[in-house]
Amino acid sequence: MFEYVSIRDIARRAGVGVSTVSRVLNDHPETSQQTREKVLRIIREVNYRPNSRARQLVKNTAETICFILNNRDVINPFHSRVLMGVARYARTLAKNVIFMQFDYPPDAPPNRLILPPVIWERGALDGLVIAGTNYPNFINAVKALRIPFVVFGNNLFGDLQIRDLHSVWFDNEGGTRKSTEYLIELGHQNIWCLVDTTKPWYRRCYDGYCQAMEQHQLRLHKLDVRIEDSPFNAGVEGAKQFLHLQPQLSAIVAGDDEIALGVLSGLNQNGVRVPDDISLVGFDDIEGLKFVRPLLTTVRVDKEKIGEELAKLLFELLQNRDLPPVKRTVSTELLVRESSARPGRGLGSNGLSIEVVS
Amino acid sequence: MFEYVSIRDIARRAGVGVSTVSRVLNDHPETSQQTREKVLRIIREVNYRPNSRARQLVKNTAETICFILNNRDVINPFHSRVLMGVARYARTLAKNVIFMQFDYPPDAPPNRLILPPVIWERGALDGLVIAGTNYPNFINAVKALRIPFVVFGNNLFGDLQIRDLHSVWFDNEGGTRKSTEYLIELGHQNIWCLVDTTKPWYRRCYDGYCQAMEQHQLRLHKLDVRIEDSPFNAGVEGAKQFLHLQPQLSAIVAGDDEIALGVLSGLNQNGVRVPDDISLVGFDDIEGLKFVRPLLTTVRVDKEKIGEELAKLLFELLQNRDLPPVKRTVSTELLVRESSARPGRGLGSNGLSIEVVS
DNA sequence: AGGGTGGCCGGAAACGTTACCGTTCCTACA
DNA sequence: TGTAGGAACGGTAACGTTTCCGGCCACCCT
Repeated sequence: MFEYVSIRDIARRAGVGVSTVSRVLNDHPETSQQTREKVLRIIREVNYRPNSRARQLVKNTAETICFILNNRDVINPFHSRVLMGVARYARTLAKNVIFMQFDYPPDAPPNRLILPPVIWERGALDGLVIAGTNYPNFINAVKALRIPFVVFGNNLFGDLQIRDLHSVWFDNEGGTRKSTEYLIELGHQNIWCLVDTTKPWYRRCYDGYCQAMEQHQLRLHKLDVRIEDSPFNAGVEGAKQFLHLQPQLSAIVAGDDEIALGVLSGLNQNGVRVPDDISLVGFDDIEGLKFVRPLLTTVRVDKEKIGEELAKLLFELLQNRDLPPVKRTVSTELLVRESSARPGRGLGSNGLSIEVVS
Repeated sequence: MFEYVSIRDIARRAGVGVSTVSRVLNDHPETSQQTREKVLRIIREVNYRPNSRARQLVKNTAETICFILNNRDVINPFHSRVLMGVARYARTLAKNVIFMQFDYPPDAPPNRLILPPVIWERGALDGLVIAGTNYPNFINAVKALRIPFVVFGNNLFGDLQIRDLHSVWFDNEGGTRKSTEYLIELGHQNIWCLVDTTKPWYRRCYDGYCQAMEQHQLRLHKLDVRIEDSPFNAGVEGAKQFLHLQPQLSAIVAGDDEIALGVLSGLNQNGVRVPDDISLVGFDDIEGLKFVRPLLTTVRVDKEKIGEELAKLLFELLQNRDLPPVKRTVSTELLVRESSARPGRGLGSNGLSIEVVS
């Protein structure tokens, strides 16, 4: 068996008291250089490793936060990058990050929600980063436990009082405004927005689109679809509808990259070329973009930065529990690539016979 | 301030001893129904939440494992799925998973490697899942700490004694053998393998390819490139070389999907059509495949299953520290999609003027 | 009626640390 | 020379549990 060596063993072997060893370990100044070196030597000799559990118990801290990814069955590239940002920032502070995936029904009352033990019990956690898709009941349940937490705001449903939360967002609205404005500057006028306005995040995209369009006194065009599991397929379907109904449109603003890639695929299948015939912009700058041509013009979201900001805000909150609620927004950046150009021939204006393939 | 209620408070309020409360909490049978109910009532009333740190201290267990992702600056979709599998399995056992990203130099001696505190200290962890790209020094350093661990084998460098490790692999070799055999059955003869044999995992792909080819007495063709950061670009470059040098080849086996997509892109740029002119197969079945046409024929690796097996093996090891080292392999599955077909015209046999575009 | 048995329960040690408090001893200054 | 003060350090309580051990009581058997 592996002999367990504790601080008491060190003290005995060094001929000092346990408190002296503790002082050496924690770099307290009240130790003489001599005993300090003696203790350190013994520690190295016997390969002593302090027990963090015991320290945490007496110091009443876990040195650990939890990144909880709610209601996502696959960790998509977006959230895995956010996690990465959280983990990286936490590591600079020598804190640990517990990763946990969790599903809950949106309609269960907060007091009936069975939270994971690591959250519900005391002491395992100092704080919580709430990511994934979320509803008020979970947030309120966590709030009731009085665990410091921050939430990733963009995928939040329901009417929470954001002003009562510590949250980090990326600028969905501003980003889409920028990309729409860019299309307008290119000379496009008949610009359509493909979104699902039942989802708050797409809704914010649409708002950004509207702002840009209205500022230039252009007519709003919205194709509002229901996106359940596959944004890509929704994009393909959307493309078909555009082909049927809107032969005169010249640019499309998609709610996110995956929708945009679906649109691209749907257009290609029907012989419409991007950006020659139609311009297309997405949102997010997901990893998979690099595999498809033309390279999609999109709005970059710095996912690791979001994670970093989430972690930073949480640790600030842990330092000062009375930190007033704050909503922080990570800005976005327009990435002009190959899927956008000056207005082309548009749909159907080139004698193209439009047929929808299944 | 939030009043902290401990097991002693419960005992006092219920008029029983602390050990009785503990027994109730841990479902020990030696309690009468009556006191049991009384204690539970009080617990609910005062909203008592047990302190897991204290329990862990006395029970000498952390109920926590760590998933450490080494030497990867972005958590790629592959590993994030593996993490997902680990987390999911751990949750069924009510264990926590600490996620950590870590970089280390491959050439530092094990005893000089500075491990993250959570690993180096005692008590924070019960065991370790080692993922990412790894070298012997790290494995040996962990071994020296006598922490139970399992390693994800495929991205392992160096000459470790695998027979001394608990490891989980996916079947690189068998998968590529299957995909190559499939191409042979389609009627292909001039099949090239695009890999980087300095990487063990690609090397295993190549071995699988060789097995299939040799079994059918076909000549081996290898394009061996150095892949540093972008497999996709390596694929694009590879495609160019094929165009220059090998006009007669009719099918390509790529070391992984990202290389394959690069090849696809490179071929497309030069007017070569897949699968009409050339058949192409990849490996991994990465997420991004769904965005490109033709849909890539590939070998599916169940990444969550790998995570699940890693976690399962680790918990078996925690149950029984004397579990003899075992290497477990997760099988793979050929996914026939659109990028493969009966031999076509091949490169250059159709009067196509081959020019390499930059 | 006396002793054995088993159910139920309370007290206290233990887990490995940190932090507080008190003691010793040495130095510096009046 | 006496004393104040500070440096260095040891003992011990505390953190909140679990577990062991022993005690009490009711019941049953002989």
